[in-house]
Amino acid sequence: MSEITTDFNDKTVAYKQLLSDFKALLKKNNLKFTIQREVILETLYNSDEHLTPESLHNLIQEKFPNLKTGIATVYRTLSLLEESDMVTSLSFGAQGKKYELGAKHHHDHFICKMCGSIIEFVDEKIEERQRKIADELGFDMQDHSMQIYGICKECQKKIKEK
Amino acid sequence: MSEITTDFNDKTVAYKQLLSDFKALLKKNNLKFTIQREVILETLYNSDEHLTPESLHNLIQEKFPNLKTGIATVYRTLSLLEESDMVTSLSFGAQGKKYELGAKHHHDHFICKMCGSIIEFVDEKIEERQRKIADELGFDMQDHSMQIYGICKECQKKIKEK
DNA sequence: CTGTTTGCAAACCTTTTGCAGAGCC
DNA sequence: GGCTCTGCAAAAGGTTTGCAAACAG
Repeated sequence: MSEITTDFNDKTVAYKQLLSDFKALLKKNNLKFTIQREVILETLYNSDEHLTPESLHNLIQEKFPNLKTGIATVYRTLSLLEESDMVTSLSFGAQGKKYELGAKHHHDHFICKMCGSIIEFVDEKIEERQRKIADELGFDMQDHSMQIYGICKECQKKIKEK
Repeated sequence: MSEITTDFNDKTVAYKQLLSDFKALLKKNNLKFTIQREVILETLYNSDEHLTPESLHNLIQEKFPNLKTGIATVYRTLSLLEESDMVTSLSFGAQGKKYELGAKHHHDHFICKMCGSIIEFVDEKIEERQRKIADELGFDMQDHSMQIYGICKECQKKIKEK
């Protein structure tokens, strides 16, 4: 427990930082630090995926069955976190938003139409260009989502082999 | 009415093409061509904006007050058009999708998280960069979709005024 | 004619809100 | 102790569905 370079401890350190940011935010706005708010932050932190309010609520009910956390509290806390820029949300399909901790890096996606595989990538030149365009339009850019659809290398081979 | 280079006639020609594509699609699937379906296609065509089902429905009621078009029909037709790739949709805020005709030129989107407004843009440098990255990964790029989320100029003003 | 489509209204689902009691500071 | 926060349930959106009558082919 003395190594500070392990993943475990990195994660712990990062989470402690996040939690203390959260507490500071609450204090600043005269809001109270409750077990529900902590559990929501922690569950978001421990998930690698974008979560819907519902899936987040389910996760919490699984992990903390004793604590009866209401879905309304999940919504209220997510709104609070989003307003404070601690989480970002993306709108997806027919209905619903998905949330993730804002601290995480964003990335773009290649999606293969044949096999459905997703390749993540980040291109600094595109990012830079996006910032520039947003700037020119006076748009305060917070997040972005980019998907490129096509056929991946492996599937192209499969097609040729036929 | 003989010039074929005016906007009006270009638009007419393009719309006729669209309409005949739509009719072909319907016929192919043993579906019927109804006045409601035509009115929905036409109204989408004549609008420059991304429309929610509700705003599309309102537009139709304004323009064709005699025809009592139900909101359910708007939803049903939009789903049909989307499945057939004649329109594309974008999800924006907490709830709701916005639709536009797919036939229009390719573009990317800024989406304001506060007011839901959508600003279209195209940046050749980004397009070029996408092609290059796809190439490096051996990915056969066919299509892409990009959304940048944030706060638009107008909503930033509103925030400051508070 | 026959089977599809429509408008209406009810049903659905996700998100928000009002309220009385519980909990933080 | 005062004020906020919570769970619950009801309300409020937006979207979908069931059905009888209208309509296209």
